[in-house]
Amino acid sequence: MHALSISEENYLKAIFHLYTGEEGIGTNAIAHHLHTKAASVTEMVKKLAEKKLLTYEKYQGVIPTRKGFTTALAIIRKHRLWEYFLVEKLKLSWDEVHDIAEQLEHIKSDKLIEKLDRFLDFPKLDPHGDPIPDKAGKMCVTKCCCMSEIKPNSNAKITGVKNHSPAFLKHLEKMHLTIGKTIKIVERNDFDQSVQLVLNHETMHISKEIAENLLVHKIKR
Amino acid sequence: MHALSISEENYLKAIFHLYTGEEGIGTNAIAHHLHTKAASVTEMVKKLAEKKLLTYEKYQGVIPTRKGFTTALAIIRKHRLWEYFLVEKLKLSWDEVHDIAEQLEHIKSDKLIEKLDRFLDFPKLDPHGDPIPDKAGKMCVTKCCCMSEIKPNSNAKITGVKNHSPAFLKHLEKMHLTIGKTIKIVERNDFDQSVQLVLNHETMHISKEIAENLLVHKIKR
DNA sequence: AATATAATTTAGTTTAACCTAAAAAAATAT
DNA sequence: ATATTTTTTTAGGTTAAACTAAATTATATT
Ligand SMILES: [Mn+2]
Ligand SMILES: [Mn+2]
Ligand SMILES: [Mn+2]
Ligand SMILES: [Mn+2]
Repeated sequence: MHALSISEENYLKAIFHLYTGEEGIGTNAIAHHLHTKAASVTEMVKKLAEKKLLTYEKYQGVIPTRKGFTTALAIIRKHRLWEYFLVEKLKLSWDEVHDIAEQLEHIKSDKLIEKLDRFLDFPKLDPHGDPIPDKAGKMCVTKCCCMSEIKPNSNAKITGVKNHSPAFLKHLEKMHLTIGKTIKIVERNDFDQSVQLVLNHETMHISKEIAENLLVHKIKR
Repeated sequence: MHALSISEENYLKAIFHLYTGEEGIGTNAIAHHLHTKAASVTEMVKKLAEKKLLTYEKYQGVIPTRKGFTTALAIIRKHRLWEYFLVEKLKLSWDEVHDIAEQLEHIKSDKLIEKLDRFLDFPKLDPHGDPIPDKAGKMCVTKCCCMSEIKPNSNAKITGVKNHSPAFLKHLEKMHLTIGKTIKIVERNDFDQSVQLVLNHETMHISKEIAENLLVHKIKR
């Protein structure tokens, strides 16, 4: 019944993001994600297991319970709503909001989030194209495939990013490769996996690294 | 150079609020304000003295330095800007925003606060009539005397509250005794110190307790 | 001035969240 | 199947921020 600490919330979020649905998540994976050590994870994971937020058996890794899932989703909901607020209302850029949202996501007040959601008019996607869970934890699934997997000579719309680092986001901004933009993939260069595309009627080349971290949605025409 | 912890910030804020400009503030006073114990205060105060945020000499109490002052003002600025946001934008009521602002005031990002201030159009007063310090720590001084000190047969405007408890604020709301309202003090009852006044052309009586916690500004006519 | 009371500090614990180093178990390679 | 490497856990230690109880200093009362 006791409210979760910021650390507990961060562990839950990490576990949620790392869980693929298959086997349990190892303490090393969690430690790496949180920039902490495996020994610390073992301790915390025992505590979270007692609170029924996950199941844990020695050496078997960790699996979030339903309660753990919904708790993590509530935190992610807060994170993404705040990011949306920071970009759409306060006019911060999409590369500087994540760190602030990492703090804001731990503010405790159901009413606050309800009111914020309404104030923002119930947004469905955050500034990086990630879906915002609603009050019940439901979210739309729009994000699609990597741009590097798209066949040449097809059109696509940019829907999200895989890498959320400020450096990457700033770079995309400079190249005008932002969420919602429509592009045409012309061809992929076999030598370095770079991609030639057309954006705003102008031809450009982007590196393999960028193509692999851009999510797009194929469109007809 | 290291950023302050939430605890350190709360101690600084308490010290700022308790400091009258005369003698040093005792550890008991601080402990009472923060719902902690004097022994804990002694410890923390030594740490804050090392960081040059206050001066401390054994048994002599504590006095904030200039650095301590400006740091406290920056936190208060954040608190009040957030309260203004919560009431004016999110439409929370003035009795439910303080606890949320207690959390939000510790979010670290200069840019965030700058942008929030601009988004809110640089408000000068928070929902309780308290002045919001600007970026440089400057704030207007409008709050005036206690309503219980006003002479009968004079007009006044409600400018603030001394008691910030939700119970008191809710009660004021119900009585329509909110910031900005103009009233006429008719007379003070010697028996129980209650005050008779006219609000919106209607006569009403308010208890000594209310009068003592309402701040007003005398006006002509 | 001596004594009682109150305020403050010191000493020693507790808890959460981290750490390192060593031990144990599991996975992988020979 | 055995040996090596990797992963995970355990044991023991650190730090920040709280606590209680006891000792000390300051203030108030007689
Ligand atoms: Mn983010
Ligand atoms: Mn995001
Ligand atoms: Mn407040
Ligand atoms: Mn206020």
